[in-house]
Amino acid sequence: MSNTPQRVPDTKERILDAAEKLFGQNGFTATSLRDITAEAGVNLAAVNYHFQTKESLFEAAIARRMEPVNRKRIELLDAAGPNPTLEQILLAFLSPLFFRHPNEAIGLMSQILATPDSFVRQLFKKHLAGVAQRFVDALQQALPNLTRTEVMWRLHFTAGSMAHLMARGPVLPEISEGLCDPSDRSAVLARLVTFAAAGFRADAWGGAAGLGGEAA
Amino acid sequence: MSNTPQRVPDTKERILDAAEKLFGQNGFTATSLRDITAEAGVNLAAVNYHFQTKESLFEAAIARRMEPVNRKRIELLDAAGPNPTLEQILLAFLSPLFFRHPNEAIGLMSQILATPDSFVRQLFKKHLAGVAQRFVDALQQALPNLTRTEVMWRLHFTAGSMAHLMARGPVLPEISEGLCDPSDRSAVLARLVTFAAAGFRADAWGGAAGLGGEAA
DNA sequence: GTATTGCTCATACGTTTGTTTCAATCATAC
DNA sequence: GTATGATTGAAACAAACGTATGAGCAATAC
Repeated sequence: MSNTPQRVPDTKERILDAAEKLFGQNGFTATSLRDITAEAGVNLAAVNYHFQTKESLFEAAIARRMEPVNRKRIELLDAAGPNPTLEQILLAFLSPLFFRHPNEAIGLMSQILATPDSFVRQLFKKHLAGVAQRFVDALQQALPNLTRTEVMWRLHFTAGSMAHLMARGPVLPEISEGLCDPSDRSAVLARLVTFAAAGFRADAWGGAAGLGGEAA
Repeated sequence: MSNTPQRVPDTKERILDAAEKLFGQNGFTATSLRDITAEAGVNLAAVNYHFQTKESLFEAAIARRMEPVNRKRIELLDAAGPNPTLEQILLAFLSPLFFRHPNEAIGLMSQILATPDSFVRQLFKKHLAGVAQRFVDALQQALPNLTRTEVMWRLHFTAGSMAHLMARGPVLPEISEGLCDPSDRSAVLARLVTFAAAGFRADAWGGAAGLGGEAA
C-alpha cells in the first residue's frame, strides 16, 4: 500500500523508469509494453496491475516528471520578485527542464509536444495550461510594447526550439559536423536563453525588410 | 493521366497523397497501411506493388515534397545575390515550407523532424545535409561575428520553432485562448522570421545576466 | 493455526500489424 | 482474334500488439 512506511516494492518505479526511457526515445506508439517490461525486468501483467492501460502509464510517466518541473518553474518565477527581467522569466521557464533529471526524462517531455495523438494533446493542456498563463502574464509585463498575441507566438517559438533541442539533442552532433555538443547543458541553456530573449525583444514586426514570402 | 503519353495510373499518386496526409497527421508508426489504402481507395496489396515496404512509402512521400522545397530554398538563396541579408536567408530557408503545398505536406515534414526512428534520421540527413551547409555558410557570411558553432545552434533553434509550428499548428488556437491563429501563413512566417532574425543577431552570449540555471 | 491482502507469474485471448500469394483483369502488340 | 506484360483483387500469413485471467507466493491480521 502507499502509506505503509516499509517495503515499497520498486516494480512500479522500475516500470515508470523504463517507460520514461523508451517512450522518450521512441515515442508512444512505437514503444510496446513488452519493450517496457523487458527493460524493467518485470512481468508483462505488472503494467496492467499497477497502471491499467498503456495510456495511463504514459500519463503517469509524464506526470511524475512534469509536476516537479512545473512546480520549479513557478518557484523560480516567484523567486525573481515582482518585476522579473526577461532573462529571469525565460530561465524560470526553461531551466527546470534541463537539470535535475536522472535520465532521459527530457525526451519524454519532448514527446508530449511532438505526439499527435489526441490524448497526448489533452495531457499537454492539463500540465501546461496553468503554468503557461503565468508565464505569458509575466512576459507581457516585462515587454509592455508587445501584445498578448505576440507574446504567445514567441513563447511558442521558444517552446519549439526547446522541444526540438530535447527531441533531437542526442543526434545533434551527428548532423552538425560535430560542432554542436548538447552535453554541456548549462551552455546550451545559456545559448537558448540568449537567442530567445533577443527574439522576444524584437520590434513587434513592423516587418520592414522585404517579407514578401510567396515567390512565383 | 492527362498529358503523359504512356498511361501512368493514378493509384501510385493516390497512395502517396493518402500517405502524406495520414503520416503527417499521425506519424509513422501510428499510421497503418490499411488506413492509407482505405483513404486512397485502393487495394492493400497495391502499396506493396508500387512501393515495396512501409518505410519505402514513407521515404517516397517525404522525397516528393522535400525535393521541390530544397530546390526552392537554394533558388531563393541564389536569387538574393552574393551578399544576402539575414532576413533574406531566413526567408529562403523557411518560406518554401509555408507555401505551395496542396494539403498537409507540412505535417509530413514536421514528422521527419519529430520521429525518432533511425531510418527517419537517415532521411533527415539525406534531404537536409547539403542544403543546411549552404545556409550555414550564408549565415556565417552575414554574421561574421558569430562562430560557425554558434550559427549552427541558432539555426537549430530556428528549425525547432518551425517544426513545432508545423507539428502543432492545428491545435495552436486551442492552447492559446484562441489568440494564435496559424491560418494566415504569411503573417506567421513574418513573425517567425522577425523572431529568429533578432535571435541570430544577439551578441554571442557573453551572457551577462545571471545565467546560473541549476538552482538548489 | 487460518484468512486475507498485495503482488507476481505464465499463459492465453482477440485484434491488428506488415507482408505475401496467386488468380483475375486490363491495355496494348502481334 | 490471341499473347503478353503490367496492374489490381480477395484472401491469407506469421508476428506483434494491448489486455485479461487465474493460479501461486509472500506477508500481515485475526
